[in-house]
Amino acid sequence: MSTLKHVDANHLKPSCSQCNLRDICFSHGMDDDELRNLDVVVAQPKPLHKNDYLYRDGDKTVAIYAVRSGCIKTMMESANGDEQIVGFHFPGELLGVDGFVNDLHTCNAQALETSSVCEFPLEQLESLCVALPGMQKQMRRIMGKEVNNDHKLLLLLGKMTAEERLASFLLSMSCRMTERHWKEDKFNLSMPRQDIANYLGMAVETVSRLFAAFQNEKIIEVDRRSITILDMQRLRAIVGESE
Amino acid sequence: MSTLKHVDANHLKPSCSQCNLRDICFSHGMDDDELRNLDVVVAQPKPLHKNDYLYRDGDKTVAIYAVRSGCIKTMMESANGDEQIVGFHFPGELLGVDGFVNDLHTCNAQALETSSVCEFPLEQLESLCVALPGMQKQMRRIMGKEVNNDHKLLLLLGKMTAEERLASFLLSMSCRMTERHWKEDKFNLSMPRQDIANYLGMAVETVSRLFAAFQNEKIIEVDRRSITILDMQRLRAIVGESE
DNA sequence: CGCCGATTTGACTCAGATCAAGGTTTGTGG
DNA sequence: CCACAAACCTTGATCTGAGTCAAATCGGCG
Repeated sequence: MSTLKHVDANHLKPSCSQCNLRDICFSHGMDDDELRNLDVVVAQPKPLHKNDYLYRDGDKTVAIYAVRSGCIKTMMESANGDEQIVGFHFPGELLGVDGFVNDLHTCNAQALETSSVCEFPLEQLESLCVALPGMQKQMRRIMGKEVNNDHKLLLLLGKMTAEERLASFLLSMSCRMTERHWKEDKFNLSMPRQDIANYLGMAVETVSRLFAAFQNEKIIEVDRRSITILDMQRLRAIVGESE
Repeated sequence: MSTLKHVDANHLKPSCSQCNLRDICFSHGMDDDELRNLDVVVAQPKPLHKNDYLYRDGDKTVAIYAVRSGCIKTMMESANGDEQIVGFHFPGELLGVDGFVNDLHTCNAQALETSSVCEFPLEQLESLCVALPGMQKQMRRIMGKEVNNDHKLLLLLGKMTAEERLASFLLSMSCRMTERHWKEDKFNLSMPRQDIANYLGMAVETVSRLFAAFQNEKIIEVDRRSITILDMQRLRAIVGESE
């Protein structure tokens, strides 16, 4: 009898093939054979409490992680001590790709709320890539996604006004809700205003004022962390995705 | 007798093992066996003239490219038409990693001056990754580097003042000159002010004024595209790398 | 209830954008 | 080789989006 049936409830052996996030997570697009192989390597560490770090700048890179529940932010630290949040990671999204240069992480990854992750050990992924033809492409896809996200954020920080940035952020949130089959027009923000501001390269006060302005304009409804999008078209128009 | 000796001068079969950039390029850290294998897959397309595109947003991704000579910029295009330069690529530096999600590029890559590149076809790299154990790590390293660069730029755009940005840019240039065993304190910029401004998220006028200011302060000497760094310490102090 | 951190709001300020104009360099065709 | 146009770069004057500072309010939670 396998020991798997006796493990602690907090450390249930996860299974990608059984996971309801399998279509948007690491396993996206993988066939049954590949899924079975992935099931073998995936592990699930202890859940993280709010503010716990999954890894820190300088830690040895041993795995890629997928968020299973909760939300994890990744941030860069500068020479003079201030931080730039470079990503918020929701269930099904991957992190850990920073730190592939010298096998040392270059970001801090911190839980915004109680969160759990799945762990894909690099060493075992490496073997899988040799054994399974599609696995390499999968790894490329994952890293490519990180690059594309970063590029979008660069465009946002380099070229958009504060109003455009917040609208873009809300649309991105809404889009990710849709992917997860949650309501696209009503969701809770897992991060404080301060983190939104940091991520979008602006001051908290500006975020607050813009939420108020969008609410006045009947574009959204804000109640603390709860957001209801009333006029998706107008949001799209603000970021220039109209016509 | 090999046909290699008879090819057109513009299409010389390149060799990583013979290349003077081998230590900082794709081949960085590879052993002799790996180098020999890389020599087989690397190709060299026609040189690019100034303003030629190596690839465009939407093109099929078929290869990773290494700059051999010249300089290539990559840029993101936004919905409403403006562009953000996300990287300048110098000899030995790689590009093409955008576009690994759906095998379609998401950036434009354009030559700033007459440039040549080496081409590493993805399909052949994939085979190499199965055959050679170290090759996978190499691919990871390359993509990781792109991610790290992007993160640094995010920090710059999100948190730095115009002065800090330009100082940071100059230090980065100097650092890359050193890697290439060129003078660390005297070099030519291959890009116009407009591109520097775009890359750093500011107006051309601000770049121009800051160059003038740095020159007044005897930190650098500027003569059109030629930069001489007079006081490296002060540049470091500006970006906060001193304390 | 009372404290503390998160958020909002208002008033003021400023870094850097924009606008405008002039100078310089490069490339082109005659 | 020169004339002219088109880029490119600089400098000055002005304006403004968003930051900073200050203070009030809200919401949880022990």
